[in-house]
Amino acid sequence: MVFKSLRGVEDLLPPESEKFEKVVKTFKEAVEKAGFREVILPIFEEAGLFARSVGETTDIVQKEMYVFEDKGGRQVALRPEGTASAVRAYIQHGIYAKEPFTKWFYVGPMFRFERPQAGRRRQFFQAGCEVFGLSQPGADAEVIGVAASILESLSVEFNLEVNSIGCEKCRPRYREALLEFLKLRVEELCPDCKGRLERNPLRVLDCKVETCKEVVSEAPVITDYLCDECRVHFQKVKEYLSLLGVGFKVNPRLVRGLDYYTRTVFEFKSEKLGAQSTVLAGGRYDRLVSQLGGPETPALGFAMGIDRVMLLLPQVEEEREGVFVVTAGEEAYRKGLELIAFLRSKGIKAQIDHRQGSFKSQMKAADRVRAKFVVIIGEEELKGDFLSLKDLDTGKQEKISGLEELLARL
RNA sequence: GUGGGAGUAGCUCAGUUGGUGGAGCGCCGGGUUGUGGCCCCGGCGGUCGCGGGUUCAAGUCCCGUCUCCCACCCCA
Repeated sequence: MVFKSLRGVEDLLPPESEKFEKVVKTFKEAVEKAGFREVILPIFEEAGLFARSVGETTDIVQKEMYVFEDKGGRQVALRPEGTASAVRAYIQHGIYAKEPFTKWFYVGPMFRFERPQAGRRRQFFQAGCEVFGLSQPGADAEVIGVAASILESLSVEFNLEVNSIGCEKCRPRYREALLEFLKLRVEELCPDCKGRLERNPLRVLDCKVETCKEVVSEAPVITDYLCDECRVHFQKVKEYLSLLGVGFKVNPRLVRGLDYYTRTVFEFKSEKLGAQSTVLAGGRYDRLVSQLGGPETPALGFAMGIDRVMLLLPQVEEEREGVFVVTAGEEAYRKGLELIAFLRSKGIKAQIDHRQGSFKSQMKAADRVRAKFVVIIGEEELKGDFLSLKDLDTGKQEKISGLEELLARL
């Protein structure tokens, strides 16, 4: 019996693992500069937390969540996203009473039971940010700006779309208007959308079926239905974004799949990703903290799909680095062992070939691990009390008298 | 959950009407008594995804199943 990783669950081996770390590192540097601090949150939670925050009727909760009963009889879920846990932690630890506003970030695996596809795995990785306690439009613009800076640092090209989906005051009005419009043209909608009409008519705006798109293109848009406060808020967000030099497009048909969003929503998309084109997305969720039992607290955030970003990173050729020690015979090998320990203590990457094969095979190994230099210790070197140093880029080789000189040459 | 395509060496793939499974790359060794990349030669390496069926005989035909890829759906 040979074991394989489960469907949609992948190992990240070098160099993919290094790509992963690069994305995480870039993300952290960008958000830490903006004052975000890391929270390390549990990978599983009480299942009810996600039902209440993400939405009872969403596919994530109804079909895609890994739910199981633990040995204490609790209904437990592997987290399908990060915001619910962050909000839970924010409330649980009374953070609202300790800080005027809070900026958190998190990185880690998420789980959804879906059919695997390009850019979609059952275990996938997100890096996300959350801001609590700020209702001002400047916060929206800043968060979107931070998100843009992450992708820019990674040289990932994107299109940014923003929209406002209003608040609980104005959204119902729009919902009514949309519903009224769609009902007149029900027979033109796809079967899926006919179902959405009942559950969540806003999602019809998202449909990819051509006939639905045509209907939607004539449908009323939410931006015409915003209440005064939401309209002013959205206007300010757009102004500040321009001020910050963040390029964006207003997409009045942009909606989000999670129930907790209010007002500002945004999506960073790439054209190079196939069907799963969203690389980073988020929005404001002013009602969520109170919905989960905390005090009225405005909040917003976003999550980035690390796996999807990785697909967009340009391939870079590995540069040669460090030293590879080639030896002949036991005595030379012993000197080699001492040498790599010495070099490492000086902060230099150093390796040796323990197999003690031919010079040729050791040289091959040095090339294979992309070493920059080879230090040769053989009979001649032992006899003459020197080291040979070969530069694998230039192919030039020279005699080195001692460790001091070696360090100076590296 | 639905639909299409695909599983043969570590990787990428070829394999004729069913008749003892190949190449390239990689790895190891040699050509070079102590020198990588290029070239030449040799070697290691296979339950042909798994299970069943048809057949004298199955990588090849049939059924089932698992996995991968792509799309729907969903979403970061």
